[in-house]
Amino acid sequence: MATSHRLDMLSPSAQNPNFLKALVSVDCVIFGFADNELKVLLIKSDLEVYKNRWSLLGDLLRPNEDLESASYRVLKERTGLSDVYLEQVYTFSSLDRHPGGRVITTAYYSLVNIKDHQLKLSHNELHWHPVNELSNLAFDHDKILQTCLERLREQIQEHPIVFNLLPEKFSLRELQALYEAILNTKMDRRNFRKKFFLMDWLIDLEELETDVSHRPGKLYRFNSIHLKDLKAAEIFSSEEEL
Amino acid sequence: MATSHRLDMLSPSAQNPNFLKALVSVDCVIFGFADNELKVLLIKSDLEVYKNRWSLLGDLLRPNEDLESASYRVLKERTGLSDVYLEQVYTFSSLDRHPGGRVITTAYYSLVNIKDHQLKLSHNELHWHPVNELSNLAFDHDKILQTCLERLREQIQEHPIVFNLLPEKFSLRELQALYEAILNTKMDRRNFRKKFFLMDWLIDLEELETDVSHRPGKLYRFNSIHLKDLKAAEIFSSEEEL
DNA sequence: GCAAAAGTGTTTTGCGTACACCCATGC
DNA sequence: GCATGGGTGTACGCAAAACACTTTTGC
Repeated sequence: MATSHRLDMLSPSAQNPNFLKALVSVDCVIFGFADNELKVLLIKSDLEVYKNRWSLLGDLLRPNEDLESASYRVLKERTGLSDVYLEQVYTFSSLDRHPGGRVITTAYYSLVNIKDHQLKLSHNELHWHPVNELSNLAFDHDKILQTCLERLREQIQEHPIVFNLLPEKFSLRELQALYEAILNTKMDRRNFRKKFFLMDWLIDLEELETDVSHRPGKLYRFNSIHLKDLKAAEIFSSEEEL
Repeated sequence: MATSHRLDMLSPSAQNPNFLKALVSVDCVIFGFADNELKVLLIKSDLEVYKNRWSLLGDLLRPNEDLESASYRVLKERTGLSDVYLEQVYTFSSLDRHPGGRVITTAYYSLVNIKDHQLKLSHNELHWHPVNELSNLAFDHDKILQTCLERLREQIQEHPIVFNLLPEKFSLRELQALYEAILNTKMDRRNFRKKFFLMDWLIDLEELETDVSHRPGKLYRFNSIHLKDLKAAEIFSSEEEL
């Protein structure tokens, strides 16, 4: 029948020019937190049309990997980190989104602790850019960044993921500053503390900050009981399971 | 440099066998509501390995269209409807997800009013399958369906989208039954009514149901003031703008 | 002693939830 | 008249929000 399910006819028709064989890429919106600002890791574009503009870190998908593996690979290559938080957000497929030809890209965001890989940055044309400043990125990367930022804002309201942006030990002030940076709001300190203790996301390390020029605050770490929630949620939406 | 941004080198290296040129498809999870059940539109798989199994409606992406256009095309071809609610959910890229070769697929869900296109169904191997019954779909379509169902459940909590599943005029009983079907829960009638009036999502048509064998309820329609919210949200996450 | 941030409780408000009775219609 | 669902209001509990003063440390 004329409108039959063409995927079922893949093998005989894979060479059919009606069907697109496209390059596929991943673009990683790598978030970090420093100087009380949410930052995103950018690289100088090599492409002539985008000369001197910044772009997200991405790469083309290879034959032997899926999108998630490709994202992990990009992250590993760029930040040296292998155990990062990664979440798929959206796939962008406009015909004209890449000046070099048809490339469909899937956007991931990831959360890293900037301090963990500061060394790798210097020899590259890499740069931590404040998310709240206008950036005029190459390609459609402004839009990708916005979409990922939106998703991040939604996710942190329900899920304990911001800890990936902080060092293992952190103060409540740092945690609150991080939320305020991501959501671009001010929050009440007492309510913030109350809420986090109530949610049981924090473990009191019974240590104090050092190197602050004021009264030092207590240090906490993330309560890894809640890792299982993350894992459960991940498994449910991940492509590897079920 | 060894780890330069390969997307920037697309033109010279597009033929590089390190980079995959993949078939790309869309799969549409088309939700409908009938007999107090949430249903999904399925088609008999033509593929030999999946003989007699049902699959989602999908198609390969064509050279001149983006993913959203492809989804609209599939919907138009299958249901005859051109003005449907459509939302991208997730892109699946496992190496072995399609027995005929490497196909990356982006899942969309859509919400349609079953009554609007009932005629088109009879001559096809199409079938409205209850979502809550085990289905053993072809490919990874069980997983795609689950992922879309989860996203739908999240979305209806915040956004007035379920109206796309109902006729223009509907009773509160139908609306509540729909929520109960999607969320697989029972709700309190008085609280349900209160909440919807408070949210201002409904317009009282000052008409009554007919053809019910009990006291007829009032009919309502969706308050299209809130369409702007939807449009605003869409524009913000859509690839066509910005 | 002064600047800067830590730490701490109470009150109010709005929202979700639980819950029961009479009413209108079809049969 | 009976079965079926329509329509309605109140009370409780919880969580979010508003709000100010004392304490500790570095300088």
